[in-house]
Amino acid sequence: MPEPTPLSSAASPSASSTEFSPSAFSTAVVSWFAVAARDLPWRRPGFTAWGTLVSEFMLQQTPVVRVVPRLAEWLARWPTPASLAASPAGDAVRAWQSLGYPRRALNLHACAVAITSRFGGEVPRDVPSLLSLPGVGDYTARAVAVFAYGDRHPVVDTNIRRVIARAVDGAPDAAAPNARRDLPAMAALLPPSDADAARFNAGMMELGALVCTARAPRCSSCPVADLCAWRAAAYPSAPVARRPVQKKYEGSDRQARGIVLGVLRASDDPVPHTALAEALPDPARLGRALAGLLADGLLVTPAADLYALP
DNA sequence: TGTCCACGTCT
DNA sequence: AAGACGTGGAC
Repeated sequence: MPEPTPLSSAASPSASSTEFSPSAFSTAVVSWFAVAARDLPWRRPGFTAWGTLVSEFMLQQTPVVRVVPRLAEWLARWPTPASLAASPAGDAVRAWQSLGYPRRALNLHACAVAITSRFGGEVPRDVPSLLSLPGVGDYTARAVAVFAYGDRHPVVDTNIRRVIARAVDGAPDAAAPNARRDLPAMAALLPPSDADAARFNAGMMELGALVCTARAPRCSSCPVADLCAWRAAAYPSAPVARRPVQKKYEGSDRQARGIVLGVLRASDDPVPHTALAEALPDPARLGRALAGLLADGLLVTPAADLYALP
């Protein structure tokens, strides 16, 4: 729930009569971002488009603090798409370590292959080409175009959807994701210049991650508190629309996949079925995990009774 | 101690 | 289009 609400300033005469101003809003976010931004390596000058693609891939499902060390190792080893394309996909899965969702490692390797074969080794710059890469969706494609190439596009992640829902729409939380609505909503807020648009995209993500958080927004530290429609409306509360709870991980097939992959990652050589059965004694669960990983391309069987990373 | 939660893409 | 997909930190 929001902090105790000093509504005195929001209750000023202008608050309800003034229309929402995108330029005032974006200016406040960009100014705040210049001061409050975290030191994220892929936003430092000199970062390559490949580095941005790798970082955004890792960030698809994983918090910044866990990504940073993996990213440095990854780029030291594979500084270009061609270098990764020349390695086996299994090496990418190993280097992914415990970032989670290992199919992202496989997709990133497939991106390296596609970039090398279809784009002359250069990460493409236009959004449709980026979207054609495996594992690259609306978010990653535009994040690369904006942060690596400096072009002007709306980037929409879950944090930005929440900030817009609150500050612009006066709602407690974002509705279900919908690109046909979310992308234009963000586009309508973008400042005119490419450089400011990039800062605004990054600033909105940081604002949602650090200040306008899902459960305990820090409104007293918010650079747009005075412009926020949700705050002006005295924080109407949500009719608690809880999303369906995630299934229990313990004992799940999901966990089983992780266990199998952990064994394979730890071994330089293909492992026999008995080694997997030792780590995962439930034969039915092991069978489902192996079938799933095989279907996803995260597992190969180089010989009868042997299992390995691709 | 555990249960809940976040995260983007694909199908 | 609802659900699968992994992990580690918050509560």
